[in-house]
Amino acid sequence: MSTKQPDCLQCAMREHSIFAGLSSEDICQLGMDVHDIHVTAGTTIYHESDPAQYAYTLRQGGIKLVKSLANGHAQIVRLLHRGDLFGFEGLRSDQHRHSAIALTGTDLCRLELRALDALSQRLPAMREAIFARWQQALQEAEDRIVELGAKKADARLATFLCQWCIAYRQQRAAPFPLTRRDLGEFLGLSTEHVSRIMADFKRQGLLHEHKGQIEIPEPQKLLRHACSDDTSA
Amino acid sequence: MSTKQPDCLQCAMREHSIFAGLSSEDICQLGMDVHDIHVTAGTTIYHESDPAQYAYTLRQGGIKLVKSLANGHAQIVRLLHRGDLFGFEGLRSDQHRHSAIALTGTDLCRLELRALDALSQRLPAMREAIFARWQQALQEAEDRIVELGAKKADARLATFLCQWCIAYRQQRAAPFPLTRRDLGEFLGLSTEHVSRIMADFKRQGLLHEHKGQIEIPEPQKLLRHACSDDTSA
DNA sequence: CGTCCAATTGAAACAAGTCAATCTATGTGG
DNA sequence: CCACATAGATTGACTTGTTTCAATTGGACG
Repeated sequence: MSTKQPDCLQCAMREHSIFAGLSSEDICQLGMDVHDIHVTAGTTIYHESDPAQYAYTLRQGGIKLVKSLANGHAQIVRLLHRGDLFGFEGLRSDQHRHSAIALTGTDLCRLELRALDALSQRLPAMREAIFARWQQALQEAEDRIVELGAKKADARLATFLCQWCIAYRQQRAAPFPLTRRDLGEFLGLSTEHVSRIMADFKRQGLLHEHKGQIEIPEPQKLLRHACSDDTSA
Repeated sequence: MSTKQPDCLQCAMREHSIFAGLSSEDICQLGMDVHDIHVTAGTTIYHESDPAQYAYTLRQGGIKLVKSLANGHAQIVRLLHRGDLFGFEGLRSDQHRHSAIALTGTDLCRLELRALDALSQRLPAMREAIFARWQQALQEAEDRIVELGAKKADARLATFLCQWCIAYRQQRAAPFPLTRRDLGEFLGLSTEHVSRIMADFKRQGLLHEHKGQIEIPEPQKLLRHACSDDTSA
């Protein structure tokens, strides 16, 4: 893990972060220790039930938030993309509620929770920004509940892959650092089952995969294939 | 649906609500139209994708928040207990994100979202209270993701029943207005499967049920029974 | 007493998980 | 450059978990 002092004013992320809308003076007077951090794939940034000291903004790379069960199963609670804020459950609780693990080499911006809390009291724009992310996380979590509770494996996988690609829609092929096991832990499936369904999709030309990238030629087709509960009477 | 003007100062819920910590003067100057509402079992309080106008505090009774899928399945996203605030996703979005349906006869306190938003700007205590509920909802949602993604039917049901009873721990037997179908829609299972597992639990004396009440003599035993993935080598 | 709806049960079909073997690609050290 | 070790992906055969469909039971209520 490497660390350095950043120049927040020049940050490319700035207008997509919780600091969006703050003036340059505000930024200069943050009075918070901010660190740029780089970690390699597989690094655990913090552990479930670690005392929470920092929140992070993901500047580049991929992160999974994981909860582990007594029975040996792990569940990925959330997957993070460029620009996402995480670890902020520490604003309300003393401990982190999941482990954060890098899927790829990753650039992070580390923020002190205590300072973040104080700032959000002082700067309404920041408070709103944090609130908005909290709310977005809830919405996504509720959508996941529906996916996990009401859909079958192939439909879950299809909608997930389509959403993933939408998040990278500017590119023809989306970077895809997830292993079959990651997919399984995210979707509540065994790695073998994920592998079989992926292989099916590929055989049917609904999906292509090379060297850590995927491409879905016709998302609608993939969704139709997997989600139709064929009540086509 | 019946409605009346309440006396908020006398409200038994007050110190458990988002108005906790406000002075009597604050309460008198809320400047918000508050209505006490009573609805009967089965009433839909609002529909998914209805324009959001109100949030509600549940004073008495039970509510389910439901999302419906194209394939005909419904998923209960959250179950609400006495004191819970709901409908507040309308603070951030124009529409409700789920339908709210009464499980029993229910007393509600209806709050105007616009006014609530304005008040939370003015009164830090209230802002914090709303924030806290949002955060609690996220935590619960993430726990549900783990349940749905990583556990089998009997374990899901067992942990749910135990948590339900803990919420009513003062009483020997907890009120239980959920049908087998409700349980299925909450846990992502068919009603028949729920019925079978419940019957099993009852046959083994892990669970008793009479007239809309349930009792779990030894919660640990029930959990042990259902959650042990018997890696007991 | 008959009606209605929820709960239960059984049998069969289907979905998903497990275990074990093989097949890759990739990287390592000789 | 090759032989080998490693980790992920794939596949097959089998087992277990869950749903579906259909029939039956049971209770609440007019």
